[in-house]
Amino acid sequence: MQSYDFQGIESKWQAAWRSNPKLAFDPQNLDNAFYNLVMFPYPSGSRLHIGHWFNYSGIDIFGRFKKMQGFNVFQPLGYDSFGLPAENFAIKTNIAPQDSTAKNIKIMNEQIDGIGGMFEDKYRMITSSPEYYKWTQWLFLKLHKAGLAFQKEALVNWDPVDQTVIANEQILPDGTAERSGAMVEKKMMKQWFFKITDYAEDLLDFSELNWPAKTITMQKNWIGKSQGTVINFAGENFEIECFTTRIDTVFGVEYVVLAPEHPLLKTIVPESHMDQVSEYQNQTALKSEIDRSSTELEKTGLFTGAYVTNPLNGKKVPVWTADYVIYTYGTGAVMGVPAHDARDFIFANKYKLAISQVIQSDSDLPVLEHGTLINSDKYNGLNTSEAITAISADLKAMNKGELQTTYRLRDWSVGRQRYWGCPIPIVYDPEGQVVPIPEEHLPWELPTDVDYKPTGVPPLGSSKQLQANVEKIFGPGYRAEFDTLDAFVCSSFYLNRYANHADPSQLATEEQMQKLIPVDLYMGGAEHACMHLLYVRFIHKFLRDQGLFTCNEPVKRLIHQGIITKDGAKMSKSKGNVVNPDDYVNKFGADVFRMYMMFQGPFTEGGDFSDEGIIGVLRFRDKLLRFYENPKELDATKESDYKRELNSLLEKSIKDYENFQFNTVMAACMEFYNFIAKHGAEQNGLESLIQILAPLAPHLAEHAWHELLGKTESIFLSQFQEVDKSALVSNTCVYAIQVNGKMRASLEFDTAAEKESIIANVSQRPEIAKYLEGKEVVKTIFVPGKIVSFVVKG
RNA sequence: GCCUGGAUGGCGGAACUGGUAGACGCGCAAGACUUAAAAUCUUGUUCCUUCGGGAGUCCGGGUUCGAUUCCCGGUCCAGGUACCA
Repeated sequence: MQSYDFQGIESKWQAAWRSNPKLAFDPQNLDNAFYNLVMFPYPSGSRLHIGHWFNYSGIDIFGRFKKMQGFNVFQPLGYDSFGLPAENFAIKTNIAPQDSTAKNIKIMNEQIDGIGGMFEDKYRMITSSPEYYKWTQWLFLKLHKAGLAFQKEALVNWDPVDQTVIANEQILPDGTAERSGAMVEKKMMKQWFFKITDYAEDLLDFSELNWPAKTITMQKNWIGKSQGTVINFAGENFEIECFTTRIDTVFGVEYVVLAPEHPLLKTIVPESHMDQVSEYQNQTALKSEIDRSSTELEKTGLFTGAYVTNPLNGKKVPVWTADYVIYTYGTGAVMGVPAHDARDFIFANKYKLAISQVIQSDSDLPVLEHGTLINSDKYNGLNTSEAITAISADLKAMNKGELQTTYRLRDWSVGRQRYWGCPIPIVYDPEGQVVPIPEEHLPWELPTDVDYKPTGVPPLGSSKQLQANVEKIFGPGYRAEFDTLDAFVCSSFYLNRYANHADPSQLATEEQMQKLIPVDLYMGGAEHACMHLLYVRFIHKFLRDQGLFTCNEPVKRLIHQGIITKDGAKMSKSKGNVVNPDDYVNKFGADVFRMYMMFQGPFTEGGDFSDEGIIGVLRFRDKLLRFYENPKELDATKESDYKRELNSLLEKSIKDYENFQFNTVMAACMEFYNFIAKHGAEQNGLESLIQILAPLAPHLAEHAWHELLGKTESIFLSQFQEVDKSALVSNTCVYAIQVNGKMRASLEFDTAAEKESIIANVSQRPEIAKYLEGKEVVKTIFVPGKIVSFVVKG
């Protein structure tokens, strides 16, 4: 064999593909379109790592497979380029995020080209470009007009040294800020939100999704619908609204607990307790929500000095504050029922609070199960669900509460006190009132004369450009919104923009919205299950309600690629375990590396990276090339075996490609090769094998297709051979013979053989007869084509 | 903590709706070719064994003629946990 010049061959075909219009997406022919979308990357400063490579090879394999099934494949890849890392880099180096991002994109583009993917260069859009973020702002304005973009007070992570809001990611496990080292606090600030909770019910309808079941389960739990009751406990001149799913235990209430952030604490705490409560609030501000909800950590809490009255039995109970109550869930206040709630029980024991049982049971407290009410006046004898109905109805009649559905889902906080994000298209008039920026002024550009370093004011506050622009358009006394948008907003609608990204006049054409959406296949990491993938659905449903779409979901089929770890951990620069794919691509070529990555295991599971075994794929490539250069003729006596092997290769591979089981496609190709290497092949087998391999090893396949099989048109314009089902039928089958569930023999029979004759034959065989001798056969199980199983006694 | 997954030879993994566990590849061993090595090819390779068999898919139970697969309980690992995206 001549040595295979993979570098020359790969770059030759990459160029040929790029200049072949038949291989490109045809925007005029959307009826036959297959929208094959992969989640776009963040252009970080480090090069593509193995995980990216795995991901983009995977989408490309599927796209090429669809291309070979005759679809007009649309496979764009852009950049989600707003975000924290470029800003942190700017703070450190004073290099503008615009510049570092452009540089990173250039490098990543080159690396992506090296994969040999059929990504559409023409559609490589970038979310931080004004042409793109004009539409992010357009979306914001639409949401604002619909009343779904609003401001409210919310807790943020506050770095008291840098005088800035910081991301969760920037906080170290000990609660200090990564950059400044200060102890991070929680602080209330006015923030922009999108009202995703209005769509909670709609988002719980998963009926049109061909998504992994686990993703749907995660979203369902994330939204967390729960039916319960709100109940008002009255104090001297205030009311505390509590949410509970167990209003049947209301006669067991011994105290009421407010989350430490609860605004009522400001007003209800008597002077005598104020200092202690403030101190407790400060303590809590230092804890993370994960720590707070842990059942392992000891519960803490504090009596506030206030009392409220239970509206159902008139009992006066103390008001506490405790950090196991989360402000953002329910009403931020709970009723304490120590006898029937595990956390309340621990809490009451620790603080020596009373415990009264109101659900009948013989077991020890706390009794968490549903049951019959006791010590509950007129509700005694009712069961839990009857009592919930009756008590809720009575509360409603008293105007002290009612049945209510609560969701765990919170509104989407979209405001960021950062520079490197999409500017929020809002200004404030001289009275401080919100004024949306009219659409004709979009894109509302991000200024460049800013101080990236944290100074106590958001970076946009330092821009003279921005202020001048505001005054020019709106007049003196107006001020810009300094917050920018969460990068998740940019990625919540990008799928609609790719096809039309060069057209400034509309988000997408009518035809594109009708025919490209929903996306046929969307691929991305499972880590996006609850946030990005929920935001995309929310925004789609909103745009549908605005009349842009008729379909209910943005994405038909979803696939998660597995995570490629190194030494058991997710690759990250900070862990120093990033594997660079370039070394392998340079050494073995893109095809071998693609095949190797896919052969390693199921695509949807990923795994720990190791290069042990890449040699096997390299050997396979070379063996294959040698065989194609000098093919062996089919041994005539193996004709029917050959047909069976070939057709089972076709059938299995096409099914496995469809299910993203690329590892077994590779195995099937190797198996078929092993067969033909031994017994020879005909032209149809040589062509089919190279076609099946083409999505995995596109350059190699194209090379062999032209140079070794003499074809003149691209292999990606060819189609797979039809499966001949009749060739798959064998005239014998092997039965596993079991006695009492243990395998004792495997015997071959004619496919047409009758059950009775097989059983009779089997029981005569010496290797089976010795186990049946002197025993009574109680039962014989016969599974056609598979199993004969004897159950014996004695 | 909570939500969601995962665990199969020395290693990566395969196994249709409960039906012969270990396909395919790596590694390893032996052999062929070679002065030798590399490359290539052939054969073998879950473990134990008194060679009859026995054990075996994270651990402990259960359902079944039969469980990697279904059910209950646990261990460990991973992802997410709302301002990384």
